[in-house]
Amino acid sequence: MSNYRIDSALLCEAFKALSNPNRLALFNRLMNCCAPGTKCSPAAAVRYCVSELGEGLDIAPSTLSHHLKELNRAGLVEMKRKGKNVECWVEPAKLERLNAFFQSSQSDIL
Amino acid sequence: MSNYRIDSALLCEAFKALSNPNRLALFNRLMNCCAPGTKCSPAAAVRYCVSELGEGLDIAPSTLSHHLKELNRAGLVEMKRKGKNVECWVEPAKLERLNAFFQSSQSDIL
DNA sequence: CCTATAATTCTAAACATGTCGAATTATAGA
DNA sequence: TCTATAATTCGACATGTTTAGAATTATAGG
Repeated sequence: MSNYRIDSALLCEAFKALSNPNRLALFNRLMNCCAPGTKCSPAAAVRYCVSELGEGLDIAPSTLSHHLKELNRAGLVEMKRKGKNVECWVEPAKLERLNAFFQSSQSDIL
Repeated sequence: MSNYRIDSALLCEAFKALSNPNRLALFNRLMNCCAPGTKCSPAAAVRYCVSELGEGLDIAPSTLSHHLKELNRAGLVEMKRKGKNVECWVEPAKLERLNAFFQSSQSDIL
């Protein structure tokens, strides 16, 4: 309970990041990067570069960049430059933390 | 996949509703209404009325009412008038649907 | 019917967000 | 070094959100 404020603020930021349709679509694309039945692992996960992630979303590159920055700032998406591209991926641990919030109604995550 | 748009829109609305610190606090208070180790059930769940939920949040009654309306609109919180009060509670099924999003990275919820 | 309490609606103001286009930076390769 | 591609930053604008206060509705009880 000592970290009430911190955790609730972090959770809130995560939800805010996912509250936009375009960002939710981006995040979902990254979540679904693994083969069925397996969990994403940083080493094995398929990674998308920024422009690949934006395909079919019909938003300007600057908007795409902005949204990925928000997802990254919220701690939901990792990013790293690799040559001309910037690779994006989701750390499995992040999913588990969000999962925990809804899973246990008596959790003291907040 | 046929309900791609519908489901993603609903999810997005849920996240938007939880993206505000006050609403997240309200929702959390309702989630934590059950005894440890048990899941909320509509019949057994402790219900809070609007003013009880707002205690300690330091927001005006009109603001409180607005936020609960948003949570209700997003499908996260149920409300029903009982005398002078309006009772609020969380349906367990809603928690499970949100849970499912983060749980299975290969889900086709979107 | 009158009053007190609980909650909502309405209005308005301050603030935040989503979006694009133009300019800029980063990198690889000729 | 020059060019092409990928991505980001900046500036601006339209739209949406948060919030409080005043007015209004709903209900219970005398």
